[in-house]
Amino acid sequence: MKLYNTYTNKIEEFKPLKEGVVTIYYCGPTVYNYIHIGNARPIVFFDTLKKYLEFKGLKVIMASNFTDLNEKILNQSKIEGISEMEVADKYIEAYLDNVRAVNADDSYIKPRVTECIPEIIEFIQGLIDKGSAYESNADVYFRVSSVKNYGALSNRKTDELIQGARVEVSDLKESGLDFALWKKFDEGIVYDSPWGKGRPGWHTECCVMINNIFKGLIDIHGGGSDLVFPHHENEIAQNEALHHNRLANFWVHNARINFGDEKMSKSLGNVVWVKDLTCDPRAYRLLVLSYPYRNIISYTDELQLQFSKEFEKIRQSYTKLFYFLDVNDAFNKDSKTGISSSILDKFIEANENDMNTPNGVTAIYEALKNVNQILRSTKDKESLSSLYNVLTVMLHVYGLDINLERMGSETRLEYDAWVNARSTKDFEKADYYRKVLTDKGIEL
RNA sequence: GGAGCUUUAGCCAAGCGGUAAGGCAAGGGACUGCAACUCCCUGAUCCCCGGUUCGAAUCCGGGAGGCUCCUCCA
Repeated sequence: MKLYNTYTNKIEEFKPLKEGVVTIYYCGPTVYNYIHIGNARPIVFFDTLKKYLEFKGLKVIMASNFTDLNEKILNQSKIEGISEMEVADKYIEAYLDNVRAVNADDSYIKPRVTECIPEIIEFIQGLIDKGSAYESNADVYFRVSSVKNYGALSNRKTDELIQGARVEVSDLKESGLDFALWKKFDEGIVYDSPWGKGRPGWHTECCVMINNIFKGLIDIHGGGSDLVFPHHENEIAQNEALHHNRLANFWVHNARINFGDEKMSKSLGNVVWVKDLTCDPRAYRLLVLSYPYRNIISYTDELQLQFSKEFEKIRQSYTKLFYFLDVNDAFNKDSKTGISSSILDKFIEANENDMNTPNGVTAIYEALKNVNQILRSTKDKESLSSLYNVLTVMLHVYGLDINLERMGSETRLEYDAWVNARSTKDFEKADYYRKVLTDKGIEL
């Protein structure tokens, strides 16, 4: 399949480093608050990517970290009057609730910063030993001039960065470009190190975690596009210095979600929290996947409403199809027709093309349209069954699973009674049974 | 100042050199015991100007909008 690689700025043919296995890491949250719908975009995207790769028969090993040590967490602990660890635990739990809410697989590997301090210290010491880092007044900084390709990921030149007035100037650093690996700290949770008590810098943790978990170059490193610089650039610099590789073969970044035309931010008061979404979270997921992952989405309530309606249509048609097959005992896993396989081909083609999920969604619509047409005309069971099969697969890959259970014998009798009542035009009775059935969640 | 992205019907959006997917909204029809759903029909020459080509929304050059990043930020 093809994927856009931020490192080369090109769409490239993606091949796993090891045949049959794909390793993915994407930057997770700093757990000091709830997440908003923009924060959830990478969750949805990388979950979808994972499910698609699995659909292709690949084994996917995915990891995403929790930054559970950070000044924001310390601040939040003061606001809430609880410890830093309690803050972190609370928002990790909330985050995972949201992961499950958007129907993403939560079984990925979840390293926490506080669980890899010894390895981080070791990593930093390794950089010092190689001359790529230096201690300065109990802080440790990375010496950017020690690596050649700094700026390769984000297309920046070091001399331009130095000229830019926005690089922080500090007496502690040899160069404005240098960034902190370890910071002297004496409040809240602190750790002993060869350089005194302190905390690790943000950019080191991901490197260390990746090395811990995957032991070397991984296939895909992901995250939001605003992490490209400096975070991911700095990760690469550190890893190049110590391990002589760029950490990941493919760097994949998703674009942000704006609220209308504005950046979603607390100060503007336009944040939409995942936990407060009033729509079916799968409708949010449908919205996200209806856009190319590298395009900014301008979210509005109206837009979400549109996709809520759309998801409801998907749900209804799929449900109707399911019960039709159920009643007629026409499920057949082997069903295959020209139309269903051609739709599946389109779906695959879309995803092969740099995860073009908008076109994948279109394939789902096409399948549903066929279902509706057949249901109101020939009711051909073979076609319906085959469409059901491909729909189920496509919906699963996009995390839009609609889980239904087959009717039990009692329900089946009620269903027959409803059909009978309708045919004898006993509408009172028909309405009664319809209500019985809809109360059980069965859409007719 | 630097880097990247983007401009397609009322709105959202695909398209990656061969003659404009899909969705929403709107209008017209059909189906229907009721309700919901569903089905059919109706719409754009692609920001502007040049160029390359038998042929361009698609490639190149120029111009004009919009956005993002360069600072903690998914």
